[in-house]
Amino acid sequence: MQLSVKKLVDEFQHACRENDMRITPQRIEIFKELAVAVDHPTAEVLHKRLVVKMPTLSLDTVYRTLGTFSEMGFIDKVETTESQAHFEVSHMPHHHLICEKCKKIIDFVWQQVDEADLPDETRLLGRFEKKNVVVYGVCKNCL
Amino acid sequence: MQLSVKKLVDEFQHACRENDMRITPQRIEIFKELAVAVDHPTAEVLHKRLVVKMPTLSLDTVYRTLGTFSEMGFIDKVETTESQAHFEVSHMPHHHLICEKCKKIIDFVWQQVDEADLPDETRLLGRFEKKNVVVYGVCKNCL
DNA sequence: TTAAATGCAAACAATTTGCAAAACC
DNA sequence: GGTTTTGCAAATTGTTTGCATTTAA
Repeated sequence: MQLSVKKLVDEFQHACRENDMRITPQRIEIFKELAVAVDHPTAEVLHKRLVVKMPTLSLDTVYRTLGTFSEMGFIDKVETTESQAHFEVSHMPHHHLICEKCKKIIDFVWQQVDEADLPDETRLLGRFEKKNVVVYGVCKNCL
Repeated sequence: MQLSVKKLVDEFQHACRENDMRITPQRIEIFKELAVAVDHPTAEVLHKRLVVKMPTLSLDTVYRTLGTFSEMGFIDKVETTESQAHFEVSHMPHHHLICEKCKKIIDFVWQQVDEADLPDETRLLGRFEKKNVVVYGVCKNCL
């Protein structure tokens, strides 16, 4: 786990250099915190976790940084019906279970869907590729 | 088309009575407007369309009403990564294509996924049922 | 040294809420 | 008539922006 985060951070720094993006302590910490997060935190939640270690970090830097990371494709916004955005570090294709009670977002993989072709009719509508499944229900803690 | 909207409105009124919800002109108009909408309007867009016919309708009534309808299960929020919520009248299971350029949301049906079982591992995580697929890409107008 | 990133404060956007008046049943 | 819903205004919440200062390269 430790190792894989280190690897992710290395990749991240490398990608920063490639994109002429400066590597700042704030960016590293924000990326790391999101990389180790098992939930799918909001900007505010991330900020709360980070100020403990980095007291001067401002919430707007978190927002700005998440926006930048997202544009770079290094993190993803999770699709929900909430107004607050949730984020995660991009990794292998996966999907989300959302508990309707506690709003927890849980990752799962579903190769069957990843490998399936979209219905033919959708070809006429444009070029669509990135499939994300959101499944609503109740998590085991809330059952 | 006309007929099916009328039918939906009838069902809606019936459901209002069943749920001890008062049938007000605002509620009927909001429901009707959403029922005929081919896009997936936000509260503000709906309000703009409605004030033409109902000049006294306030935006907060639209928000409140959409919230109530949503709780009743008569309409759904569409899952997106945007901050603004998009709505649609609930009908047969379907999924969404989202154009990354113009943000248009397009419905499509995908029985293969509707009928597929979730991966076994998800059973341990809770009880999840309502599958919604969101596919990102570029619509034909933006290609 | 110089352009980009940060922090602060203020602006903005989306949504919610308290309350008195109006409307439904 | 009693209770819910509305419209208004104001408050909240989530997010973005302008600008002077700091910092990475």
